[in-house]
Amino acid sequence: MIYNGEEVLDNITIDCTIFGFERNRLKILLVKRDIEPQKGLWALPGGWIGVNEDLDSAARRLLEEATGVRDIFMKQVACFGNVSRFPEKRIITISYSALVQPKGFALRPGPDTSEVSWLALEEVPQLTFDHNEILEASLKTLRNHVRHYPIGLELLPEKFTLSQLQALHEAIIGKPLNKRNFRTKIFKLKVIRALNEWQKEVSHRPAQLYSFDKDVYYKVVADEYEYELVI
Amino acid sequence: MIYNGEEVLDNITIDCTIFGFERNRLKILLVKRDIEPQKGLWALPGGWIGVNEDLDSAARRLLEEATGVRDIFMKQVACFGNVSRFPEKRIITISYSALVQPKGFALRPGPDTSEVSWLALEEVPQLTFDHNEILEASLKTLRNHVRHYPIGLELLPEKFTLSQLQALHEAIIGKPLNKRNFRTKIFKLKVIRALNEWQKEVSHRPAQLYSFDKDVYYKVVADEYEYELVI
DNA sequence: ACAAAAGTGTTACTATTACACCCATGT
DNA sequence: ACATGGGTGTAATAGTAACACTTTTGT
Repeated sequence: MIYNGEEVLDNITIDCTIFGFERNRLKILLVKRDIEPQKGLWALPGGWIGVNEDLDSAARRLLEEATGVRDIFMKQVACFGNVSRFPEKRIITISYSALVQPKGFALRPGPDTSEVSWLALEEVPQLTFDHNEILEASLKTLRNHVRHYPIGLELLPEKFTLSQLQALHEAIIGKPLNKRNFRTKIFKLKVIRALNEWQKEVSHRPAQLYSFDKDVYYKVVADEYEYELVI
Repeated sequence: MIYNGEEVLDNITIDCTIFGFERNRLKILLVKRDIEPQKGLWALPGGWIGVNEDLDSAARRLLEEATGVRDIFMKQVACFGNVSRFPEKRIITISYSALVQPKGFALRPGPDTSEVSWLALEEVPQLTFDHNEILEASLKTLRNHVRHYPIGLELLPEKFTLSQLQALHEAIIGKPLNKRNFRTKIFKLKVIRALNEWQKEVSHRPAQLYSFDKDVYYKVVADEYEYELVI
C-alpha cells in the first residue's frame, strides 16, 4: 500500500501513548483525527509502518510526523489485533509508550490531524477505535513500573523539589503518599542528589532543589536484571 | 494467503514460549521444523493467524496444532518486527508465553514439524530465525514476574513439597535461596496450604505436602492492580 | 549408626508506618 | 501574626538475612 508516497505495510500500525507531567497532573499527548473514518475524534498519535522500517524507528518517525515530538525513548507495550477492533478491515496495532516533559516540545499537527494537545488523564474523552483501551494498557504498565523502579528523570525538569517528585508519584498511582515516608524511601534509593539551591519567590519556606543522579538512576532501573526474590 | 486451506494474514505470525518444570529443571517446549527455510532446526511453536481469528485464539490454536498442548492460559509478551529478522520477506511476530506442567500433555507434532519436545533451558540449541531472542524476552518477563508475584500453580503438581517450590524458584532466578527464609516468605503470602499428607518411600524424612490456595493465589497475582509504592 | 533431606529457633539488623512537631518565607 | 508549604524526630512494629540446630526416614 502507498501512503503519502511511501510504501507501507497495509495491515499493521503503531500508536504511541506519550505521558507528560505538568502542574502536578499526568497528561497524555493526543491528536485530533482529520480524516475519515471517525474524523474529529481524538486519537493516540501513530500511523503506518514503512516496508523497510524497523518497528522502533517507525514509532519514532510516526510520533514526530503526527505531533512534532522527537528524540524520545519509547518502549513497546503491547499488540492489539482482534478481528473487530477496526471497522473496515483487519488491522493490528503495536503500541509504544514514553514519558516526557511537555514543556520541552513544540507541538505541530501532522498531515492527517487538525490538532495536537496534552490532555489531562482525567479529561481524556472517547478516543478513536480502541485507543482508550490502548491507553489503559499503557497506564497499567506505567503504574506497575512505578511500584518497583524510580521514575521522574524523563518527566520532571532538571532541577525539582521533593514535593514535585511526590506529586508525580501520586498522580501516577492515584493516591496520596506520606511525606515523611516518601522522602525516606527516595533517599534510600540514592537516585537523587540535593543541590545547593532553593526555590525562589514562593510565599512559604522555599524548597530545596534536587537532581537525578543519572548513573545511579539508570543502574537501578536496569536492574530489571539483577534478581532477588521480592515477591 | 491460503495456508492449509485457511485464509491467513501473510505477514504476521504468532510464536509461543511454553515453560515447564520437571525434575527440578526449567524446560521449554520446542518443535523441529520440517519445512524450508531452516528445515531441521528447533523452533518455538507457532504459525500464521487466520483472517477471522483474534490473536489470543490464534495463539491457542497454533500451539495445539504444532504440539498437541491445549487449554492453557497464554499471555502476550512482545512483538518482533525488524526488517531483517526474517530472510525472505517482512514478517512480524507476536510472542505469547505460558507456564505448564509437562506431565499433563501428550505431545504430537503438527503438519510442518517432525518432532516436539521439552528441552531443558540450559540445553536449548540455536533456534530458527530470531527465536532465541524471543525466548530470552519471555524468560526475562518470567524472571521479572517471579520477583513480585507468587508462581508455581501452573508449573507444579496439585500436591507438592516446599523443596519443590523452592527448586522452582531457584531454577527460574538461577540462584540458590535460603531454605529458612524462603519458607518464611512463602508462608507470609498465604498462597499455599499445608495438607495432612506426607511424601512416601523416600530415604529421608518425608516432606509435608502442600497445595496452592487458588483463591488467594489469583488474588495476589491480580494485584498488579492494587498499587502501593514498593520501588 | 549414618546419610540425607525435612523442618525449626533465634538473633541482629533494616525497613515501614504513623504521628507529631518545627522552620522559613511572603503578605 | 499568620497562612502556607517545607522539612525533621521518633517510636512501635514488621520484615529480612544469616546461621545453627533438631527431626524423621531408609539403609
